[in-house]
Amino acid sequence: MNNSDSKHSSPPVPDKDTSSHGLNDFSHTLPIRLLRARHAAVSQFQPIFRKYNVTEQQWRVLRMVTSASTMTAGELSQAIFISMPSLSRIMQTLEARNLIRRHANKDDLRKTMVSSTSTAQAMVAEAAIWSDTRYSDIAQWFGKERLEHLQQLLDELVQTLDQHQ
Amino acid sequence: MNNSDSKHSSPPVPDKDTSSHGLNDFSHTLPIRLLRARHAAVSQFQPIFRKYNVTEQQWRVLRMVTSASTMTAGELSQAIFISMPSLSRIMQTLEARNLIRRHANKDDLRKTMVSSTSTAQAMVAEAAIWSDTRYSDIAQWFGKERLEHLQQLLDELVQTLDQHQ
DNA sequence: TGCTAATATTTAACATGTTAATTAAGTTGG
DNA sequence: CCAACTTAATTAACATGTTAAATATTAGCA
Repeated sequence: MNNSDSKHSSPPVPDKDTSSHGLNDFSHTLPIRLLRARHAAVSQFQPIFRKYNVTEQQWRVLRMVTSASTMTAGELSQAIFISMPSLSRIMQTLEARNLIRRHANKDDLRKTMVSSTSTAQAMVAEAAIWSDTRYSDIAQWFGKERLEHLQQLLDELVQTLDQHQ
Repeated sequence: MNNSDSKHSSPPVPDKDTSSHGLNDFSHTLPIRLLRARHAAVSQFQPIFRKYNVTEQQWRVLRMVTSASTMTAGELSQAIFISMPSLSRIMQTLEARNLIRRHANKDDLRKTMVSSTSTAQAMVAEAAIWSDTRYSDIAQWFGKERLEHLQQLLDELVQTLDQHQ
């Protein structure tokens, strides 16, 4: 199996992409483009994650919970687009680090209310300045109009794809 | 710290987002939007993954390797945006399932050449029809022009962010 | 009331993402 | 020729993504 094919050695074969609508170049599909873009965007805020020794996902939790003061785990999950199983684990580590608190909802014991501690609030408040500046930078580099347009297109794409699901 | 604020109890506090440039609503940040969009896009191709019992990432590998006939692991990693450590593990499982082959590059023994087996080629060929149709569907639903514009904006965003890194 | 179905969250198992360390092979300059 | 540096790939350790199953609680209804 190792040498059976080694004879017809046509030169390294450049690329046999044959798609007709120009959307399908592999390495340039829509999902990969979105992945690259997200990676580039997130990496802009890497200094915050390093500074506070949190992951991007942990930071999403902290920001959201701090900005909403208190919410159920389910609401949090939907808001920051982290699945309940992942969120469950993340909350464990954040609670162990005293950055969030969890307690049952008295009206419905199935629900868990999540809130941020003062430590987390201080972290988020401090980072918010830096983060806002970064967002402004991005808007300036890329063009505020263009950035808003891009975000609108993204929302509309989600809407379109969800409809046809 | 738990009850010090509980007195000015404005009703459940809707949202205290105070950003000025409208980009920063939490749960609607650029990274989360990109994440949602990617999720929606990828889920359109879920039937393929289920049919062949592969993950999205494994499918990226198979499509890319099949379309390029052979390439180094490093090239593959860059093309489909999967880190070398992840790719290394993915290739192990795909090789165990006889969907890819790996062998050392004679000119540089550090490099690993990756190629797809005829089994994988058959899978990809069969799925390509379905996949192309899906892409066409998306282009039609969303608008071909608009979709191409979106993809261009994504590429430009990456370029802009990389420059200012 | 009591049984069944639906909800909210957690746990389990496995695949991938991420950073750092390791291994092996090539490159360079003395 | 060889020690020091660089590159390509893998391994290790831990966090997250994903699907399915388990748990606990509530809602619906005969």
